[in-house]
Amino acid sequence: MLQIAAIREHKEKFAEALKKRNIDANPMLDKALSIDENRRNLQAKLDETLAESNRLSKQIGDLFKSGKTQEANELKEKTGSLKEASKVLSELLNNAVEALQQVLYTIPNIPQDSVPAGNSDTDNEVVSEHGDMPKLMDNALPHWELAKKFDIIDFELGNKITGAGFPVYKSKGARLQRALINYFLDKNTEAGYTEMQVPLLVNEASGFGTGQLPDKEGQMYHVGIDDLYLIPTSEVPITNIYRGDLLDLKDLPITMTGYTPCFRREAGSYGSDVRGLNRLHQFDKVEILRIEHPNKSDGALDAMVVHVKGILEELELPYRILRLCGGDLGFTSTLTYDFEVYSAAQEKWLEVSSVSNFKAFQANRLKLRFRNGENGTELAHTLNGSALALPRILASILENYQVENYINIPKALIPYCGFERID
RNA sequence: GGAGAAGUGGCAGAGUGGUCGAAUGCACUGGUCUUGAAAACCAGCGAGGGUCACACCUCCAGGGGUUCGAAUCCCUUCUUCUCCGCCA
Repeated sequence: MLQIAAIREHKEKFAEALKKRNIDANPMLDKALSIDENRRNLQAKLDETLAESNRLSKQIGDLFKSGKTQEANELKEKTGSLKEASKVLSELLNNAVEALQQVLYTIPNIPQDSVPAGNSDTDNEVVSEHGDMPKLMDNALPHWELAKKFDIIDFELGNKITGAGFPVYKSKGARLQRALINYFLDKNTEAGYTEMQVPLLVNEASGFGTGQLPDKEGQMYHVGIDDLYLIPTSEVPITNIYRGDLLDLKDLPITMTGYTPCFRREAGSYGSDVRGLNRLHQFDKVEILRIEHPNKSDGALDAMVVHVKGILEELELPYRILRLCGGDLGFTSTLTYDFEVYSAAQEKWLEVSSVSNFKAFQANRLKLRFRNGENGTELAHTLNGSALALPRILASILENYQVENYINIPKALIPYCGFERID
């Protein structure tokens, strides 16, 4: 959520930047500003009446204490109209605050200068490509067939137990998955991220805090009886650890990592996008998160990109880095780099990480602030990224590392797997 | 799930109808002292709204109510603790 004070100051600049998202933000911004003006007027009026009634109450107290009951009772009569007025005003004020909130919820974050304009993922800017394309044998198989051939992932079993998009990992497939989780967590903690284990169900306040609600309500599984949501990413519970907190300057930066399964309804997805492991309703992901001083968040984003690169290079997977265009940029982000690995048998680039700087957008919703060491408090900046999402890494390992009768395990993972090949 | 108790500032902990945004201690910040540090002493020290700045308003778990006036009384939700039950 943007800060209304910032909109007051930079309206033109914001509207200009939001064009990159292909939206004309002027109507929304104007609406927010006019509601805000009204809000402040109402606040001033309400304050006045409350001040007056506070004065009267104090007088009445004094009069009672000095035994002037008669006069006190006379004053009491006067308070009735003030009470009435403040009731009306505070109702109007609440409405205004609510209305402002509603408008602000609909305005996405401001893209940074470096974000290219564009409509869709085809307009994303390829920043760099790394690694060599694997040369597969002629009869190379896509990962869903490899999974069947070596009996390591069973999609039908998942259908039986739950439904499409909930695969069952078996034997070496399960072990490889667990190896990846441990490997990622180790890489992240070595880089200074503190490991967290968090709940997989979150309440509404947490969903609002990180911005999944109200924008993406339909994308989350909702447990109605207890009014809880299954997390679509560990970003939600991990970031919400600090919801409402006021940190000291010296607490920053805060860096965390966590492994969780993630649950996404993925309504509206279809075709080859959802084939095999490409898009699932439940998948594993290891996430890294940072809470940063506003001056440091740009550098932090770069550091996260370098970190993720390091992991992909150690896994020896060909990958490329994209800078998302305005049209593809997430609602809450100011700048996002996507990492895609090449999955050689299906000849597809698969997104395995998305690293974003949210600046103060989430923090404003979260009320996540720090004492800036000068005159007061300031919203912190939040960032997060995948390091990494499991299924597509798994898919590309299976496909890229396949040879005639077995699949090799990347060197870095052998100690974690306890075997060198899947056969 | 049942029965009790409790939720106050970063933490601990006073405060049961007006003088309480809230004692005190710790922590923190600045200063004195010291070669330096510690200790001691002095001063400051919650947040949000609002204002050029003041004034002023709001906040004592969340929501609602009683009252001229609520941290304090009532209702309700949530959370924590103790005991009982159930249980990985």
